[in-house]
Amino acid sequence: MSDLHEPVLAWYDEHARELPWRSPAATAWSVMVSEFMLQQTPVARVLPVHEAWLRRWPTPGDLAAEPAGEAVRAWGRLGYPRRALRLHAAAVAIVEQHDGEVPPSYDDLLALPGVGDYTAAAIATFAFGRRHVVLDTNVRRVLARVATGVELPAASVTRAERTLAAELLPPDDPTAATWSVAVMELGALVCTAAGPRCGACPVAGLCAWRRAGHPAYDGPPRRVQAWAGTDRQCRGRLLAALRETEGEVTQARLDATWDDQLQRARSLAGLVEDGLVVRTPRGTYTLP
DNA sequence: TAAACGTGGAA
DNA sequence: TTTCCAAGTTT
Repeated sequence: MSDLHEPVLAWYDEHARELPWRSPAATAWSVMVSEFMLQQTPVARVLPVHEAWLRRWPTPGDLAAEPAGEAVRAWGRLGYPRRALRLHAAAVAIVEQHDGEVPPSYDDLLALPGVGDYTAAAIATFAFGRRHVVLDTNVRRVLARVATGVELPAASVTRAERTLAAELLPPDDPTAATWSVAVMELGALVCTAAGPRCGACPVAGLCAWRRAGHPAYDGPPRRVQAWAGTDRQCRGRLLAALRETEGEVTQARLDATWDDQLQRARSLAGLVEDGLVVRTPRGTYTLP
């Protein structure tokens, strides 16, 4: 399977996007911020927020010194605002436990709020050049197609997938790091979920899925997330009102964001429970 | 393990 | 217009 290395690495060398967090000058903190923002959010929407974030908070200490609410506000409309809260909490932990420096070890990274297996491996790999299996949705899809011959991977990472990815990882640290980002990029630009561009793929000739005639996905139905009318949409409306207001927001202002009183109250309580919103003694609401 | 958790652009 | 889905984590 190491037949894949040379063509994928060569393709990446020629086609990789220039992204701020891939710059040789990028700090580990810049990489970490990008990984948080890129969780379930497209690159195009992350770019401007990432730039503003790093300009305002060049180090973990700069962010940790401000209230968490400032992180939530600066997060803007990237979505999943609990990530902003967790990034702030991670910055605080880095100051308190790691002398203000993003730790290079996978285990230390994994212990930070909002950092799971993927993000820990990604930061250790892309910021510090360490050798880890980086399994994101792109890598999983590429390997499912090229090596396994199916259109899409299972709902969650399987043992077999992790073993395969580990076997494919080049032995030396720097090549392993480039390989991981290269496979991710291939999945993002060529071997996409909807319309794979096999004509532009450097390993089309080695692809098991292509060889099998591109059989359609044959697994259990992939559940689509409902949106309209959900608590998530309601929470989004409420938090948007908080973000766009400096200081306290009245109950009346929040009431205007959503018709269903019961759902509105439940969603607001959830935001308070999550720490994204604080209720003041006056009955108004603010960011934390 | 499955469900909850935002948002907006592309097909 | 509706559906899909984008560098996941947490509980």
